[in-house]
Amino acid sequence: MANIPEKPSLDGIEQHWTERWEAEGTYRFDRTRGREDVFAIDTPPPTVSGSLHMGHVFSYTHTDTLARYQRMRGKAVFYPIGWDDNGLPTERRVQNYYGVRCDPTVPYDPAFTPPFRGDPPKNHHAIGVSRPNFIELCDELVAIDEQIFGAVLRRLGLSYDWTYLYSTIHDNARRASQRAFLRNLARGEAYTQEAPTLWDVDYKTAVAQAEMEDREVTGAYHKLAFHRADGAGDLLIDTTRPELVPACVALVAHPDDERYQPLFGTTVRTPLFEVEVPVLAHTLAEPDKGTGIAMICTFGDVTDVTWWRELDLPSRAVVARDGRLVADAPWITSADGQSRYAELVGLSAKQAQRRIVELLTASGELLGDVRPITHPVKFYERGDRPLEIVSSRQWYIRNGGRDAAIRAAMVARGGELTWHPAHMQHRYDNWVEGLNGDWLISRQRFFGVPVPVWYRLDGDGQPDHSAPLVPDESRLPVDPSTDVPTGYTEAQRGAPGGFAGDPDVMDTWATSSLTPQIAGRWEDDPDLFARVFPMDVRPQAHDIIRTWLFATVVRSHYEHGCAPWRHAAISGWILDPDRKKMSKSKGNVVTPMALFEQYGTDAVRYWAASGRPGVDTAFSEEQMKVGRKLANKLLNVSKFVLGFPVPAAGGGTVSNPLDEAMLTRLGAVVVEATAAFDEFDYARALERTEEFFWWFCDDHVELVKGRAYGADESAVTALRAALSVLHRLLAPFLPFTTEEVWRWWQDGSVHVSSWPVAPASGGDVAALDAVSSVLALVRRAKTEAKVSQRTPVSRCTVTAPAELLAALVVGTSDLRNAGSIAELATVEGPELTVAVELAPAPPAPAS
RNA sequence: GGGCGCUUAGCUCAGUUGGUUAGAGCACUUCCCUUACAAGGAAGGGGUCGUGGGUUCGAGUCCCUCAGCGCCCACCA
Repeated sequence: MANIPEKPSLDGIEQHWTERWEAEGTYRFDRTRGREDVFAIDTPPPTVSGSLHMGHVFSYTHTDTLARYQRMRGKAVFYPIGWDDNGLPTERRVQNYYGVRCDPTVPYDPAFTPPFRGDPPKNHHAIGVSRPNFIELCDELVAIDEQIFGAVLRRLGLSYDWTYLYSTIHDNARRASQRAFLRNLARGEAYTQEAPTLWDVDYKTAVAQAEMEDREVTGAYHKLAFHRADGAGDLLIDTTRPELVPACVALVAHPDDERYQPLFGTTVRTPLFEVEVPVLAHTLAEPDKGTGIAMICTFGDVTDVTWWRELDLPSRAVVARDGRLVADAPWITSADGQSRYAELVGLSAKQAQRRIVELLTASGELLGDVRPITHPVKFYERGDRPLEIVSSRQWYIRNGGRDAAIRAAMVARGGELTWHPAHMQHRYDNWVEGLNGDWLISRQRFFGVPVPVWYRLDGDGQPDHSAPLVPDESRLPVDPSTDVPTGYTEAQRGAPGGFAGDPDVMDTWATSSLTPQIAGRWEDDPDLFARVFPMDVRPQAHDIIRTWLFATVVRSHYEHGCAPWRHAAISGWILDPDRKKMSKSKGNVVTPMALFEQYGTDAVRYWAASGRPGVDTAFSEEQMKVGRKLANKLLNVSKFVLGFPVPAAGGGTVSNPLDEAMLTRLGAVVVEATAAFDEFDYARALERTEEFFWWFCDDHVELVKGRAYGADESAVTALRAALSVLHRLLAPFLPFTTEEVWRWWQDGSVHVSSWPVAPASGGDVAALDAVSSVLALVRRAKTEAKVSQRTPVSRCTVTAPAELLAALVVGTSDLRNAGSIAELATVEGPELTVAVELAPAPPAPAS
């Protein structure tokens, strides 16, 4: 049986067991099992254009411990992994890697080879390639990146079933994404609309509310004079965006503001451009901000959009999609106004501001000094310049941002989930209740899932957006830029009376919001889907509750009428040892692979699993060293216990009260660890197990060693029973080490063994405690005497209350063995003390 | 402005319905080559549990106040 190495080692166990698990199909999902026997996990697909960092290691380990626990509980664990290789991050990486950019006007070149593969020189000017060529490069590069990612995830010991690997850009994901969209469209949940949209002028794409973030930037207040139409003087307004004066459509003050009440309904002329605009009242205007009266422009910020909509104002957009001022502002009618505007045409917003300030200064309409301030401004989270608001046609999915009933339904769906930790639900509620618009899903980009519709063109070649042409689901996925709607021919593309494909792709969240459907092969494999959906858990980080989690709830709500999972397990972030979020720019990022090699995977997993659910956790190599110690200890104690002859075929009997008590104590640990895992609290399960494990090694094994050497049946049987339980309790955390030691004496993988049940209770826990206390005092006496623990004790006198002395009786011989005590005497007394007479030590060396 | 979380030893953190003298690991100090393990072991010092109140026989734990730190959301003229 036992095949125990002379000198057990952790070296190389990762590769060895990874290969064995792969060969043996240890983590293969058993798809014959019914939904009630399945534990399904909606794993976050990593963005392959980035790199795997310690944050992935951290949260992926958490999920893996849960998966391993559930597998040992007898569940068929559906634990697929996918790649999020779709969208803007991939485009950007391809541009940088190959030195190309996508130019849809360039024709496809089947023989194209990129100028570089990795690291183009800094002065290289990106060459334009066709959209199909660009997408081929995307496919090529993600395949390379995915190889590297796969190697890291396997090395981390994640128990995925790789046969269910998915990718958000491949056909099945595109099909699912387009199908879900078309069903949203058919039910009226998706719609297209021309509307003011948050816009990134560098990426030249619309951006969703969820992808927007505030940044503190410098700006300045400018006090401008608007001229009353009745000639009775000027109205002063403060603005940080004077370049938008040509886009001004009204002034607005609070209806209760007595300073401006007489002016409501009158008009003023704008500075420089002499456009007549009304003075209006709206409750969003704040009397104590600036001069209490604001200029409404189309569009300076989201409040402008509200005013524009609610006050039914005209649209006078001056900022174009490239962030520059448009060529024509026909609403400016005065000759002076026109000539001034002509100076601004083509300038960026920043340049225009500089010029307009000069013009205002010259005209005397800029009053007082420009007052610099810093203020929060909205940016696309990946962008470098402030977002503009431009009017454009986009696709939306209703998410409650414009409808209280839908919003309430989404909040209720969130409430159906069990959140771990519970307080993370507040973030969800907070976000959903604060939505101020529907979910914008279209993007003016290339590498993504196309919006799967076409538009009829009228006799003038103008598209009819009110009734899109949609493909039959059996045709999916489609690319409207190359596929033709049913009933049309390619020759009719772009021709009057013909059709035009929707030019946009869907945002990456519009596809990744369907990970349960994609991973579960919704509609492509209905049998599988029925066994895994709704899933048991979505593990993810807290920063994407508002995006990924919420979007997934929205899609599931509409398509399936239920929440997509039962639990949301939210992990924290990794902070560097200074408690700041780890970031590349600070140069404090360590690569996972280097740590696996230095400490061993199980040690790194131990650090990760020590981080409690949802709690931001410091990166700590010290913790990894502790994990390494734990793994080493497990090897050694296993070798020690298994080194004793097996007491009896079919198992011996545990009869000693101390042995029974140890198992009783272990039973309590099993109960606690099990309860903790059922609550998704892997960290507590580990902590309790570990605490017992060290006690077991340091105290119990030391105590019963003597009997074990003497082949005492009870001692060895109990040690082996405890070892079996410990191997399994630790298996979710230290999958490699536990597998290594388990296979020394058991058939098959520990990872498909059954989760331990509490050993039968019994024994004499009081005796075990009493013996432990006395042994600790004997050890202390030896330490204080500065002698080896092995030093013989000629006589040991234990003074203690009668009760304690009575408890000690069953452990007397173990105690004498463990303490090397020749003679043990007991005396009744008020409290526990131990007097030790050491056998004469050999003379110490002179130094 | 609204919300959430945190504050316990030098550091990182446990402390579940209130209940002996508040725990662990790391770090620090001392000792020990001892035949499972020196990549080890035995032991030690170190805390008025953020502030101020309250409830209670009893509060790290429950209630209120305040402060500091972190995060989410809103505001952005």
